[in-house]
Amino acid sequence: MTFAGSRDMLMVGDDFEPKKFQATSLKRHPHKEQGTMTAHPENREMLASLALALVDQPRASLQELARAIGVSKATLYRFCPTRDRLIERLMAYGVQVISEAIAIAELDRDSPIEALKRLIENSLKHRELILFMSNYWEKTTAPDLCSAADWDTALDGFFLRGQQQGVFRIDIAAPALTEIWSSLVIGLLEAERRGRVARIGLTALMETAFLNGALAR
Amino acid sequence: MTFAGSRDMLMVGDDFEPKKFQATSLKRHPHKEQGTMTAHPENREMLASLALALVDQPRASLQELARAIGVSKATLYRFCPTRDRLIERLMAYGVQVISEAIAIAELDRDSPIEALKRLIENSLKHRELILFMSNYWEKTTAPDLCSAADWDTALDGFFLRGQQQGVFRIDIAAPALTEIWSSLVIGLLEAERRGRVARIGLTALMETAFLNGALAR
DNA sequence: GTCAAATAAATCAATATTGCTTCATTAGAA
DNA sequence: TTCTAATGAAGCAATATTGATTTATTTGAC
Repeated sequence: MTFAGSRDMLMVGDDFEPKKFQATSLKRHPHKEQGTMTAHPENREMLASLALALVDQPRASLQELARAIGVSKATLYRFCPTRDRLIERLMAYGVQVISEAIAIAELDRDSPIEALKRLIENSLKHRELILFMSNYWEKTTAPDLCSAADWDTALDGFFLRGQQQGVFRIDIAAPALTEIWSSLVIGLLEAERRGRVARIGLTALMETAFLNGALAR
Repeated sequence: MTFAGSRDMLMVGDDFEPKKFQATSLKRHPHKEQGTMTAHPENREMLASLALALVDQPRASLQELARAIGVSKATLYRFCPTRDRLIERLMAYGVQVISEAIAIAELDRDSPIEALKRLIENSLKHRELILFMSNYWEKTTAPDLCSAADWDTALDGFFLRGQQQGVFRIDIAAPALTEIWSSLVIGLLEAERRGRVARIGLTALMETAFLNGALAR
């Protein structure tokens, strides 16, 4: 079930774990945000924590957000002066990361099944961003990003090819397969976050659930 | 894909459709909210619209919320004076409605497959509330509701019985089946909301996706 | 230890939101 | 029509949030 209450297993920067982020050389010039395309490694965990915090508490004030990731309000401010900017930044970063994950998966190479496995593996490395994007996508005015993120197209095409090869069933339209797929990825990631499913078997679980379904054979 | 942008198909009270809600006999006493257990029919669509609006724009001010459902700030205030109260009310209403839906499904009766079909049918009647609850459950302090809403338990038990009868596969734990199931329901409801899948075949789609998976047979 | 960079804490004006009220207008039933 | 309940619009004080700054403290490299 999706609504359930235990606490975050995946949480990176919660109240109990006030990690110290080393916002890389932001210096004294708050508005000189470095290009999102080259997020410094030290900032990545901050971005990841922020993504999770924003998913958990969409209505949190910046003060609360800062607390949630174990950082002072001022540091968060220097990292990103306004909430809008922060969300833009996270979104841009997420788009970049996920697009890359899809690209690396080489969905065209060998069997669709193998390609799908690679896609899972690559996706699971960015749980926080996936959850963030699944929650904030529609609420974001991302003019330039929208075009960049035609994952729907990419995945629809992938599933269509799989259907043409006789691998995927054809009584479900390719876009619907895409939706089923992403529902499972996102839903099970959230389930993992709530401790309802183990992190260990997650890849296999997604695979089986998506490919074979729940019926005994 | 879950992140995608077209507009709400299922939207009840959007900007373009400023339905006039007849908040039933709230009279001049804003704080005399009638018991949530007996939500008047006229209020139900307001609750449904509010649920959707809150899902779409969690950070909307009450003013914006009112606009979103085509109602004045004052009317929303009379319907529910504070945001917390509103969310409590929606949550209580949702818990009641969903619990009822599960009860009506009679998960114990005849074959698990048939029971599952009934569960889908009953659930789809409350799309808005399901989406609302899936978004707000963890963020809500619902002391009394938590106990009332042991759907996890109910569904876990259902799937376990199905496994014992040899219907559901046993290499996936029952709670994981519950999570897969709810992931599909919620994810595909959102996909429908975004216009990615048609409303018509939704029941069959969920059923096939969950039971049989994506592989061709 | 010293020094510089990064951060936390506190402050503050500007702005937004909230909770609540008043009043004019509208919609609906008698 | 007439009367009344319900609504919409506007306004208002209390409060919260934001965006920005200043100062003190901590951290880490050297």
